[in-house]
Parts: sequence; structure tokens; C-alpha cells
Amino acid sequence: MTTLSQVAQHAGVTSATVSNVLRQRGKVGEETRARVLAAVEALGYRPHLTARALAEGSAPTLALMVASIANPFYPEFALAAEQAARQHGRFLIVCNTNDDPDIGRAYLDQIAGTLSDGVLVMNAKLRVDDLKMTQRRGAPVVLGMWEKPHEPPGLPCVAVDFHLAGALAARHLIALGHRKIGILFGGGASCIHSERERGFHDALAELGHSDAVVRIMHVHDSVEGGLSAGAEMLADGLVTAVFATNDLPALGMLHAAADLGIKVPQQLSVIGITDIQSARQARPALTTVALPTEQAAAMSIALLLELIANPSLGSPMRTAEAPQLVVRASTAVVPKRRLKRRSD
Amino acid sequence: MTTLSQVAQHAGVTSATVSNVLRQRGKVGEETRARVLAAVEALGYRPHLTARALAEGSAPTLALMVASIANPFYPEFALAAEQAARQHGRFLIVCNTNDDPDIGRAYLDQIAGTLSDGVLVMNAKLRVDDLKMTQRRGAPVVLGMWEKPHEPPGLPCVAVDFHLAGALAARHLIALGHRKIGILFGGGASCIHSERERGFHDALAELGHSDAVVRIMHVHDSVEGGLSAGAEMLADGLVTAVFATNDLPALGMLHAAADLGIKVPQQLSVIGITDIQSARQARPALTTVALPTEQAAAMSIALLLELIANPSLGSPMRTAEAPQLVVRASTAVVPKRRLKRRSD
DNA sequence: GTGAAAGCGCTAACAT
DNA sequence: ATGTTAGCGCTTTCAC
Repeated sequence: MTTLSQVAQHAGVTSATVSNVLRQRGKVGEETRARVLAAVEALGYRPHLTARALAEGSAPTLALMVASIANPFYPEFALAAEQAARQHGRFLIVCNTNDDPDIGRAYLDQIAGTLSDGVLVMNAKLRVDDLKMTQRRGAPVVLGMWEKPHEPPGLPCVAVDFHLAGALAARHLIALGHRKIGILFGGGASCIHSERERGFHDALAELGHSDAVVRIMHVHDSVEGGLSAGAEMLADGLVTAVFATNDLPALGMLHAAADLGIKVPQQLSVIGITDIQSARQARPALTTVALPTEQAAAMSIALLLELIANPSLGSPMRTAEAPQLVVRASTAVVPKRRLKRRSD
Repeated sequence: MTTLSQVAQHAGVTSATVSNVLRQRGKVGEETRARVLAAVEALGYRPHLTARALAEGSAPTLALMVASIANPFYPEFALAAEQAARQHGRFLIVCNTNDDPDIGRAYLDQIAGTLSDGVLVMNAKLRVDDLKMTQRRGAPVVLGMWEKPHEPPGLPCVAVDFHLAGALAARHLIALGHRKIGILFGGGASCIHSERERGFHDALAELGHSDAVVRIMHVHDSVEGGLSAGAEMLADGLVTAVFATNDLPALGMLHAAADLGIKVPQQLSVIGITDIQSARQARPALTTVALPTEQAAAMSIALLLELIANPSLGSPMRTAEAPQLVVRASTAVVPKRRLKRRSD
């Protein structure tokens, strides 16, 4: 390993000078500068980021807390977050909490404020107390996707209008004539998905179709969850459309329909929320409400960096662009039979 | 932030003693020990990992270099790697190189040996020279999945027998009676996939069916790549089975078949390699050759840690368990018609 | 058993 | 324009 002072020695100057030329700080003589640069080159010097961090009192990394990077939603967010961090000269440490608040806390305890300057949370399964305590220790925390733009969480966050996302799904289904709708409610009772479901119901009410929801099932937020619940929901042939609060169960529903020989979208419409990669790739391609995932990731990193630079900012809430309906091949107008049946 | 010396002061001892009780090192008096622990508790002290790293001359993080964490293959590997690292008290920095050797080099330059003690590479798009130089600087490098167990790469690695993976696919297809086989060759010409393809061909030769491959197409290693190539490959209805060197194009092929109204597996068999999550979830579920992804990740981390502890180990190669054929719903015996046609 | 002191590699005043 | 001098928070000999 080559150190600053070795470079200094080689260049016949002192390490402070080397530091200065490397960080373009104080004015350094043109000739000295060249000599230093040559020494850096000759010795293959690379700054020791850990030492620099200690001296500067700040770390070059940010922590990203997710339930599991293997969940198909996170990688897209993580990629965008890492790129954004990278552009600001920061590295990203990925922390999988496995939805266990204790693992999350252990992570926060260890790295927040020591190894990482800030924490980006994309996982609701962390205790708010732990997050606040992390903040108090001096490491900013931002919530990567807060579901209620109109109800700040008391922590810095980037809000995404999940209520609207649900509403968009409802309007789409109603516009297609669906009046017998099933809901696949993912991710546990008191979670982020409830806002989506509320948006769905509210839109239904606005449109005068509050009674259109004929089935609601809570499912594990996964393809498998949607698959098993789907088989049950589809059994009696009542519903003509299914709204899943997330793409994964929606995809599972697609499979359930296929297994039962039910044609999508001819006999059944399916809509999800998020627009993950596999939604585009599914057969039929999934109609869904796209979330501004990448934008939210980039905004989160930007906010985090601002908070690190200026901790007195409080708990600002930034709002990402609105979710957007993406119509693909899994939704269509309600089959005639169903429309008739409804009128009796 | 609470520092060691603050704790020391609070406990009426010196920081060396606090350090000792915290790291269970030198013998500390039972009574002092209790007092220190109480102070730690009272002040909410957490060790500053960066400072510790600098003092110890080693970092608590490992770097994982991947092309893109958003590629469906990497998250599973990354999760396993992070868990393994975690169990050894290490954190994982994820570096997306976007298949750009220059980005990879920039990463290596910056973090290897300073922020991270070692580098796990899951991406062939890094220059070997850069990796060797990283090693020379004192940061061990391990290749997460080396494709040739019988040809060590000159760098520490965990080998997975990709030749066998290809062979297993071939034997399966031949056993089912397929004699008109198309190959979707993913990931660029001189890449990791060539070993799989070679394994496929070698097995064919062994079985006396070298002429069974009637189409070979190079495709982008993605669902889209398989989809577009698939449409073309299937156009004339010649092939009865398709071997894709990776699951992603295999999945794309499934879609291409669906789009053309070709039934899988009744009219067409499709087999991939890897066994990513979506292979299980596809309809029909994809027959594939499962790679020991998680084991390779865990072994890679273990090897990396060994090398960090003992740099004089050289370039050991560990071999992960053999790939395994996983028969699901996308392959079946060749349709009769095809068998007949072959005999004319 | 506990303390004193040096130092990890770098930064940032402050001198000169 | 360059050098001197303190640290950053922790670990680790080496004395006592």
C-alpha cells in the first residue's frame, strides 16, 4: 500500500501538499503540482478511503435497508439508488433485514453514523423508534417510498401516491365494465398496501360502484401467494376482474387463471401495481399501475445527501411523480355474459 | 456520538481498558468490567467501525461486483453472499459495473484495499489485469462462478461445472427423443456461456447425435433476447426442442412459442440453465439445469475471508456441487410427427 | 489488571 | 505556496 507520505517523500514535499493537490484545495505551485502528480502515478497511489473518512468525520457509504434484495421489486430500486449514490461519490451497502426488525436494528446500530453517513429505508419492517434513534445519533434516515403524500410520517421521505395508484386501477377496471371484482391484498394487514386498497375503494365509491368488490383475500406478497389465493378466488367464476395490490400476486393470479383454463383477458382481467420487470415479460403482459421506482430511488439518495450536508433540514417530504396506468394485455372489457348476469 | 474515551471517563478507567472489555481481550477485573459495561449501556456507546478499521488496518466490508443487480440472476446470489458475509461480521457493498470494464476498474481502484478488504466478482466483464493489480495491492479477489472446474483461471475462484450443466440439458433432450434442436446462445461470443454450449455439444457427440443441433442463434441474455430470437427460430416449425444457455432467453422462448400458438411442451420443449426464481414461476414452469447459486455465493465469501486472513494461500479453486437437472413442465417427449419426419 | 503512548492514513487549521 | 501540527476514534504493545 502506498501512503500519502510516501508520495510526499517521493515528490520531495510534505503530505499536506500532496493532499492539497489531490483535493484541488489550497493553491499549489504548478511545478510542485506536476511533481506530485508524477509521484502519485509512479507509486500507484490510491487514497485510503477509510482513513479519509475518519479524518473528515464522515463516511463514503450509504446504507440501503431492504427486506430482501431477492424480492423482485428491490433490485430495480437498488440499482437506481446505487447509480445515484455513485454519481455523488458514494458507495452503497445493501442490508437485507429479512423483514425482521431486530436484524434491522442491529444493522442500524452497527453502521449508521460509523460506516455509513445515512440510511435509505425501503422496508417498512423497521421500528420507527429505531429509526428516530438512528437520526438522533446523527445519521439521517430517509424513507424511500412513503405511501401517503398527504400525511408526512415525521421522518424525511419520498412520497409516492399509492392512493392514486389504487384509484387508477379501479377506474380502469370500472371503465372496462367490470362490476364483479376480486382484490388480492398483499403484504400483511397494516402495511403499505392498505393505502392502495383504500385508493381503489375510494375511486369505486366516487364512481358509484362501491359494491363492485365481491371478494377480498389477503395474500402473501409473492407470485405463489397470488397463485394459491387465485385458485380459490376463481373457483366459482364470479369475478370478472382481479385487482392485486402488487404485481407479484397479480402474476400469480395470471398463473392461477391459466391453470384453470380461464383466458386472460377474454374471461378475466387482472391488474397489479408497480410495474416490475416481469410484469412486462409475463404472458399475457400485465396491465399495471407503474410506480416511479427509479425516480423515487434517485430522489431518496438526493434527499439523504442533503440531510447529511445539512442536518437541520428537519423531516422534509418530497413527492415523486404520480403513478401511471400502463395498459397491457391482461385487461379487457368485461365479457358480455357477466354484464348480463349483473343486470338480473 | 459517544466515543471510547467518553465511556472510559464515565467508568473511571482508560480507553484501553474499555477496548479490552469490549473485545474480550486481555483480562479485566470483574468489577471494572461491570462498571465499563454499565457505562457503555448508559451512554449508548457504539464502536466507530471506520475508526476501528483504520486502527486494525482492515475494513469491515466486502465488495460484490456484478453487471447489474437488476439482472434477475444476481439478486439471489447477492442475497446469499450478504447473508454469508453478515455471519462473519462483514458488510457488503454492491457495485454495478453495467458490464463496463472501466466502471469496474474505477470501483476496484477506489474501494479495494481501502474501503473493502476483498472483492467478490460475479461479472466476467472485468479485465483480468485489473483484478491481478487489485490483488497485488493487497485486496484478495475471488471469482464467484468460474465455469471450468478443470481449468483454474489463475485467480481464486469457486468453480461450477457449466460443461456438465450443458451436458445434462443435452441428455435430457435426447432422452426425450428430440433430434431437431435449436440453441439460444446467450451472453456474447467468448463468454461464460460457451462452456455450457460446449457441454451440450460434447454430450450430443457422446450420444451419437452431433447432428441434432439444427439451429444456433446468438441472443442477448434476456427475456427479450429469447423472445425475438425465438420467433425467428420457431418460424419454420423445424425444431422440436430449444436449449437456451440461460433461463432468461429460455423464458423468452416460452413467450415466443405462446405468441405463435405453439404449445409447450406438447409441440415444443424448452430447457434453460440456472433455475432462477422466475423459472419456477413461469407457465409452463421451466425445465432447467439448476446451478448451485447460493452455495457458490457462500463458498465465495468463505474463500474471500480465508484469503484475507491468509494472503499466502495463492489462487485456490473450490468446486461447488454439481448442477442438477430440474424437470418441470416445459419439456416432454418429442411429438410423433417429428420423429417420423426425421426418419425420411 | 490497568494505564500511557504511539500510530493507522488522512485532513485541516494555522504557521511560515 | 508549502510545511507544521493536531487530531479523527480506535487498537495495541509495553510499562507499571
